[in-house]
Amino acid sequence: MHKYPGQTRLLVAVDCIIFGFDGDALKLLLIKRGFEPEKGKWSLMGGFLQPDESLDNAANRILKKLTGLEGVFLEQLKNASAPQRDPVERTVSVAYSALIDLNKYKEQISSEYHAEWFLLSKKPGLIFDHDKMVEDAIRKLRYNATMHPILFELLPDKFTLPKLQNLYEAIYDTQFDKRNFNRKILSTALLVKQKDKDKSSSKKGAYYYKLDKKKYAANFRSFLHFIPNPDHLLR
Amino acid sequence: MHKYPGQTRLLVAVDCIIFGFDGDALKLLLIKRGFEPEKGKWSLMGGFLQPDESLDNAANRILKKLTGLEGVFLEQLKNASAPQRDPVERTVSVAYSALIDLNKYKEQISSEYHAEWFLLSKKPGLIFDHDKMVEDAIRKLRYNATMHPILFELLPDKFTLPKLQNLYEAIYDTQFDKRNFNRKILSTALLVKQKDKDKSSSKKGAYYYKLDKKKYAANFRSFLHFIPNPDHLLR
DNA sequence: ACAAAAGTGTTCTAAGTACACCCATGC
DNA sequence: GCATGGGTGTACTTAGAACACTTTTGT
Repeated sequence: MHKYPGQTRLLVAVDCIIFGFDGDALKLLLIKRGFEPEKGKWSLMGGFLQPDESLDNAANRILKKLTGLEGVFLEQLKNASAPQRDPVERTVSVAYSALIDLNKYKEQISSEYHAEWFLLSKKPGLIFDHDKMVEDAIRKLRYNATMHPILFELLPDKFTLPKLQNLYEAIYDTQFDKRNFNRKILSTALLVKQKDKDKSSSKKGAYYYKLDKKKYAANFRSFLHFIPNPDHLLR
Repeated sequence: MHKYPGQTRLLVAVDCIIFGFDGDALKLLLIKRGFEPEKGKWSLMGGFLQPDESLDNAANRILKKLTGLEGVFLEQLKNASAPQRDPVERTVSVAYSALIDLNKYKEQISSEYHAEWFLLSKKPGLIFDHDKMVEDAIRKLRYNATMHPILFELLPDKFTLPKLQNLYEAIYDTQFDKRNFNRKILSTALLVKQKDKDKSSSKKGAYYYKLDKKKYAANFRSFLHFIPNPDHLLR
């Protein structure tokens, strides 16, 4: 089995950073670590790479096992590889991030699994270097969302333009002009207006929209520039 | 040492994809693999992650050991992790890419080290999944270069606008209007015009420019859009 | 004198931004 | 009838794209 002589083998872990949106604020899914060290502290959902799987497979397996989720937007981020990052044993961790519509899975996740949603603004301190991994993931999410329509992953099938605007404002921690926002969004021709309205947050009600799934899949990589200078977000 | 019981340890490798530009065409640095299997075949510059180093450290160490290069633009790309990608033993490889001014290091590299430059268009087939890793790296390079002034890493200290345009045209395999190109480039205020000219490729001669190093470092993340729709490049 | 590459300016179009009022409804 | 959030249009500014002629100089 060990055919390259004189080399060190080590553990490869996958840690999943899962963002959820409930219509108002951005949240993060965390679990209480079930084994030593740091047992009982909050942690990202993680696991070790198995002999017969790729990293993508491992990320999907771990996400499913710990949350029941399948088929979500899952992106490989940078690796965490400082030699002492796991005090127990040398482990290189590969970060993945996922985006989900929180309402869709809220009960399922919190009842069947020992995971909890935290407001990003009220996130507890995490084990090892997980805090930094989350920071990086947020930065990457913001960056990606400037150029790609990924944020729709965080909304229900039917949503209103004000809700969508809330989401963008939550992610960028800023305010947009609704006229310009609506015009930009609709100019993508990615949304289909519905006949019915959501009256839960106003008397007048706001029209529901649905994603045009075909166009969404096809145009995923040609979106628009929501944020004038996306670059400051990466540093 | 093995304190997480029941888990598989494996090798973590770093492979470096090194791009060079000689003023005309984009090249790739390869070495002949020195050990079995696939000994004697062309390969990326790689090595295994050592116990006491991070991945970034390993990439820099390997690059220096195999080429003598230090302090170049080195970016972590995605991992290659298919279970059978290395037929000898399970290995996860982390790809890094670097950009260098080929003329600056040409002799050093090819004499002291057993590495060779290949025109990208005439690259031989590589071992394992290295061909795919190179493809991904090119795609990422093109994408990054649409928004960041990274391509200056590929040019000498003094260069002319036509040479810079050649570089962009080589990377995107396309043609630009020189009026628009010059205007765009100069509008960044990142270049400082020199008094002397390069007469090697015309009678009239083209003015040299130098990078304003301070502005380059500061403005690295606010560049311009050279390529109308950068997104098709990622897939 | 001419070939070969360098350099330069204007017009048009598209996208972003700023900005203010009317609409529909539940209370 | 009024308070609340939803919806819409216009003028301005900026950036990109298309496009052709003049300049320099070695031969």
